[in-house]
Amino acid sequence: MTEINFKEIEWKWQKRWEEEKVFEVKEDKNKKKYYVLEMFPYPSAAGLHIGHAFNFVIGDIYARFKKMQGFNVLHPMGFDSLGLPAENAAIKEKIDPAIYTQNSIKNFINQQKKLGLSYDWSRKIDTSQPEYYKWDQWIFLQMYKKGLVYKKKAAVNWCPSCSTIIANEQAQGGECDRCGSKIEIKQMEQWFIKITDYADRLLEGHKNLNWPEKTIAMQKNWIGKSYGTEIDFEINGEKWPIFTTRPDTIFGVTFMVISAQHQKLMDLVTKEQKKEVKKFLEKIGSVSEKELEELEKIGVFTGSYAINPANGEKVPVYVGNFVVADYGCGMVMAVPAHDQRDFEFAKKYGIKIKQVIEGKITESRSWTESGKLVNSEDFNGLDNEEAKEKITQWLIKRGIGRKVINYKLRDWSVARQRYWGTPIPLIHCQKCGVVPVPEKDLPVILPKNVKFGKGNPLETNEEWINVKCPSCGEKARREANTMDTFVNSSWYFLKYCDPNNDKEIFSKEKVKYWMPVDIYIGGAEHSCMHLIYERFYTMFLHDIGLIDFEECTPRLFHQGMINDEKGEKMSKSKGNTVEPLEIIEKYGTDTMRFYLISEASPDKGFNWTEKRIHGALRFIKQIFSIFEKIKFGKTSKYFERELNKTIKNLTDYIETIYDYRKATIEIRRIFDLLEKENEISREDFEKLLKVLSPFCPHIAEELWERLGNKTFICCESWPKAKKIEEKEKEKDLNEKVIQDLRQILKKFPEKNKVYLYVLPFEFQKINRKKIEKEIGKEVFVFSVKDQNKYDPENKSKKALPGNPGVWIE
RNA sequence: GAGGGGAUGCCGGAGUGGUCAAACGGGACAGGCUUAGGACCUGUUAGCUUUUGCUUGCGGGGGUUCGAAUCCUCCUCCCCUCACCA
Repeated sequence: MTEINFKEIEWKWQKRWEEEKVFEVKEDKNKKKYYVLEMFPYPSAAGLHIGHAFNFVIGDIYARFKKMQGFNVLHPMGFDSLGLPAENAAIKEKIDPAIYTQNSIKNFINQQKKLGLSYDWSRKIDTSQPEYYKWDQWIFLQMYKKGLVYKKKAAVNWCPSCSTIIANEQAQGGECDRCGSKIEIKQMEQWFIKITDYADRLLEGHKNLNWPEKTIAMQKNWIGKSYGTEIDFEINGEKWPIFTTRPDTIFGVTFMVISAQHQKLMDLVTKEQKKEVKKFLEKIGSVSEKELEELEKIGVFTGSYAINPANGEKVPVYVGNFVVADYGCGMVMAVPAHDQRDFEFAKKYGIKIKQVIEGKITESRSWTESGKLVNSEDFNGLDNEEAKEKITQWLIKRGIGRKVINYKLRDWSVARQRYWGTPIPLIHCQKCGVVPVPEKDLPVILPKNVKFGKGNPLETNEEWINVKCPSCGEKARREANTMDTFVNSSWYFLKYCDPNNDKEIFSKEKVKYWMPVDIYIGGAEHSCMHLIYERFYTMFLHDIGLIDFEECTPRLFHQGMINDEKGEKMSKSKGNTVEPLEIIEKYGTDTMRFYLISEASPDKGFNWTEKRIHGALRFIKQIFSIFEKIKFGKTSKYFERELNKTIKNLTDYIETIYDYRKATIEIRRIFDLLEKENEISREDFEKLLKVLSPFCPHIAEELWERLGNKTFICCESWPKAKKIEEKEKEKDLNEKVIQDLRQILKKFPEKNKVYLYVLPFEFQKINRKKIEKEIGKEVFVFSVKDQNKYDPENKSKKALPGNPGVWIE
């Protein structure tokens, strides 16, 4: 067999696709659109990793498939190029972040082209360009106008290493999402976006999403809606509301616990207890977050007492490490009898445990199940679920309680004290206060000359920071914070529809044609960040009348993780990464593409095993060898049927994405079968190449051309499967039975009666008369399900119900 | 603690009531082609028989069914996400 020069073939087709603008699309009212989108990457100097390749290839197969199905396919790509990593890398390497970013993007594009991805590069987006972030600023101003942007002093997550504030979503587990440093909690004036206003809609909207269940569950959990009661406790003559979901247990309150991070904690600490409390705060401040997790619940008495409004009882107020400061009211009513955390705390400090719900409390466990109320005055005997409502009503009537809904979701802290981000379009004027930059002055361009070091880089450029107030014309200063990069990625898919529009954010018409995104593909790690922000942005843009839908990405697919051979996560530091370019160099792009999806379902991911790539390579080579050997003529009946089946299956498999792997199997199967055939019609062979082309686009184009075609195979239409008639299936079945019986009867020519036991779903299809006629014996047909018709005299196990088969006598 | 997903042959991984000793790939073994091969081709890869056929078998126990890898139930183990959310 002649050597195949994959590199040459790939390069040739990649060049042609580009030159002839095969994947560039325009709005076309006569054609149905299809929008395939992969999450755009964060460009780094390291280039694409194998996870990117996996993500893009999954999308590319789908886009190519849809294109062949006749859709007008929008398949764009861009770069989420603002953000801390670029800034940090640039500082480290002492180059301008802009240059660093442009180099990275160039490198990315080069690699993406080598993957044979069918992007419309004319729509490329680069969020670090003023033409793009101008509209980030514009959206920000719209939010500002609507009162969704506000400033407040708040406890924020401060990353000392990145020297910036980061959002809750990015500070999970007390560690910086970017650099892994321990997060400090600081009190600072900060800009927030009121995403909490949209909490309910974000939850409601889940109904309309065809998303992985898990992702929806994660978002629900993140938004964390819970219904409860807020009850006023009196401490030192002051009202202190607390939130509880268990008002039914109010008579069992034996102490209160306030969070160690509570802003007003010191108001409760008495002179006598100050020393103790300080010691305690130091203690929990000195242990790292991780150790804290393993620590038991600890606390100290504040010296104050609270009055339980239900029964007037005086209970001690503790400060504890297990109460979250920014959830609910930062203080809880503790009911040790019916809450495990309170129980452990009470046991440790010898606090009274008062049972108010019937149930068994042991030495180590509280009773958290339901039951009837006891020790609860007028409410005794009530079922606790019922009591929740009754007690709440009773508290409401007395004016010391209200029904409330609580969310875990916090407002989005959007300001970053860093350079490489979108400048916030606000101006601080001594006279006028905060003044938004007029829309005509947008974009506020990120200045060049800044100094990195301590503090905010933007403040080091005097020329930039000092402006005239747009309102009064007096001296004013620009807001020196930049926006969180999640702002940039929250609406980029809309800009793809109209990327070069600088008059307006996008043409409504164009967006109407292309949106929403029909399939969005990306990693599951974005479930609680990007995928919440993005939905929020969409809802906002809907509310200001720019778009007429509330979800941009109604269908979502998460690709799985690719780990190393041992199943460990790939990382630079471990040195176990796989470089897509090296693999392409060694085995060719089509081999890699085929390998990527033939290992496992794309949602599951797999462990990268170099050995197995050989299997994919072998298959690619097999196609060439078949191509060289095959004679064109007439397709056999058998192969025709099989090909038909294959086309039908492939169409279904690709559609789901989850079944890509099955598609590769189906393709292998059909080529294996073809190898055994003597000849095939040219038309049928071309069908085979067509169904191969989304997976292995280069060799499909190459062979298509070698057949003498002048067109691109990727622009051809997807073969249609013929419907297989039910009657034909019946015919097949009967023929098979006759064939089998003939075989068996050869050995027993003297027998005259044939008892045929068949599967229930085959029973109707069996043509008894025809079989009798063909084999010349008396035939009795039974369904295996039907015991009554079974002849118990038959001792053959073969004829027993449950075992379809034949009995002959 | 809450939520999500798993356990299949030497390995990866399909299969969600009968056409299942279980697709497909990898590996291993045997044979062929070759000077040789990590290149290619053919076959084998639960056990007994080796042609039909039987037995065992899809994490473990129990159940439903004429029939279970597949349905129900209990148990064990593993992975992921969020976690002291009141």
